[in-house]
Amino acid sequence: MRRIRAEGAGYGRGDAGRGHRVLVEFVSANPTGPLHVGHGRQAALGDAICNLFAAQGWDVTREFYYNDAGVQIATLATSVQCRAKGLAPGDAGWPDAAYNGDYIADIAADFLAKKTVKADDREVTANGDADDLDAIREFAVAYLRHEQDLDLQAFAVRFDNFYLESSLYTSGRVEAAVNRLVALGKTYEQDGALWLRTTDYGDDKDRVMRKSDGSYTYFVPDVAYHIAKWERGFERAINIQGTDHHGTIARVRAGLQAVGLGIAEGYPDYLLHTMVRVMRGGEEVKISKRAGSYVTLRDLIEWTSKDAVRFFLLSRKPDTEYVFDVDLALAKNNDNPVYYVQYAHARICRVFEEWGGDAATLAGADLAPLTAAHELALMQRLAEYPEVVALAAKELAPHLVVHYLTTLAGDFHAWYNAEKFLVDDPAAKHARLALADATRIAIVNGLALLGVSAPEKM
RNA sequence: CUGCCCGUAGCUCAACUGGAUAGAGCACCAGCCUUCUAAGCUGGGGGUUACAGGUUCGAUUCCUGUCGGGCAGGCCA
Repeated sequence: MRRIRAEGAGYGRGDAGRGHRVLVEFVSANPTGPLHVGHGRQAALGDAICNLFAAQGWDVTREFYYNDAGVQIATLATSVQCRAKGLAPGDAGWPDAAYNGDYIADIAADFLAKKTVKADDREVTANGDADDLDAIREFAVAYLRHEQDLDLQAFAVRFDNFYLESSLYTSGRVEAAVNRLVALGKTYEQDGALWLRTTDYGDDKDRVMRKSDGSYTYFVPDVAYHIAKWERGFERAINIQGTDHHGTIARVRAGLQAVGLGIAEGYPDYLLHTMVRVMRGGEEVKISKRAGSYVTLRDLIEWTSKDAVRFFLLSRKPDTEYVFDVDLALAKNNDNPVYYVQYAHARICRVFEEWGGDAATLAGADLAPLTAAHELALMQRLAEYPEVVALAAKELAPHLVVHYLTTLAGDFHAWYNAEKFLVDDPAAKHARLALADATRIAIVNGLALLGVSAPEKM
């Protein structure tokens, strides 16, 4: 307890990662629409894992990678162009592959109004020319990047860097990777395409790198991107993605081994999470970007709160399917587990407010009076905190912190109910206040790892 | 058909990576506010850890098979 109260915000930190750099890539949504609930799970996971690694002493870089030049972006551009020319979904001439959401019409309106949009990594002013597809594409990408910035801001997630897929082409990194693989004899030509021998590295079939039309398949820039990560000095890379992308793992790793640059086997790490389904009014809300009907991350945060959404999404193991029940999250009652933990913190704050003293004066408090079963259990629980954090980082498992905090809060509530802290006996009072203060520190530190606030009043 | 992931109380999930009587919340039942916040606490019922084998002193955990669910299997991303 002396250690907890001496270390304060530093309690639970370790130095296992001191001197090591890790790059965590997450969200990485293409700028074709607002972030949805699945991105939310990824944002919550990614942010928590970055916090966990930072707490272990790692030098952490948070990166958002996005495709700003591919097929989906072309679809986005034509969708906005059609809206700008007055077409709507279902009209004659409206493309089958177009995005149908209302937000496309909003982008078109702003483009025609020659507005300026400023995103985290760019600023674009529209020229209003509905025939200028390149201008429309640039504007639409900036517009949606800005929307995603707002989504991330609402969720209190920040990134150190936005990495553009297009930069891998302009910098020559894609070409260099391909040339190197060819020179090393890791490829062959067949049916007018260039193939990589990924089966030499555990993949179940070889993969096309360069299509017969001369363009590259999507995993080629991905390989170039990960070579860049390695060369930028990140000895460890963690990618957070949906399980629907698990097929790419084998071929990216194969490509990284094939280039023969000494990249560690198993680089990068992947943390895969299942998709989130949304229930409302007892029915599943279908998520379809094409149809334009979907619950965005910002919707969810506005209906409930940043804290509730984060805590909910982090409470389960990433690989178990999660059903987000909007009605449950809206209920704002004790079904919502975040309140249980925050409430413990608020109770402690209230006790200190009532006491009126300065917690710092408790530094030399005699702890001998703490002999009750609840007190011993709570102290033991507090002592476990650093190893829980270390394990959660090692296993990429933020849910361990959620469960720990729930258990810790339970220990505290039980004690709170059994004993009164502000008793007449100064020795007992100071000992109990010291334990309450240590509990408060652990709760604040743990919630901070999850990106959840610790309100002093509820 | 093939590969990966998952299957634990009525429901939603844990279980410190192979250890002692498998734990919480919700729901249900019975109690606790003249006392620092009842968004809380105490007690109770509820389990063949999907099923069948195997390894082990010991299996929810590791192996094999079966059943059920999810995701993949494109010169899409």
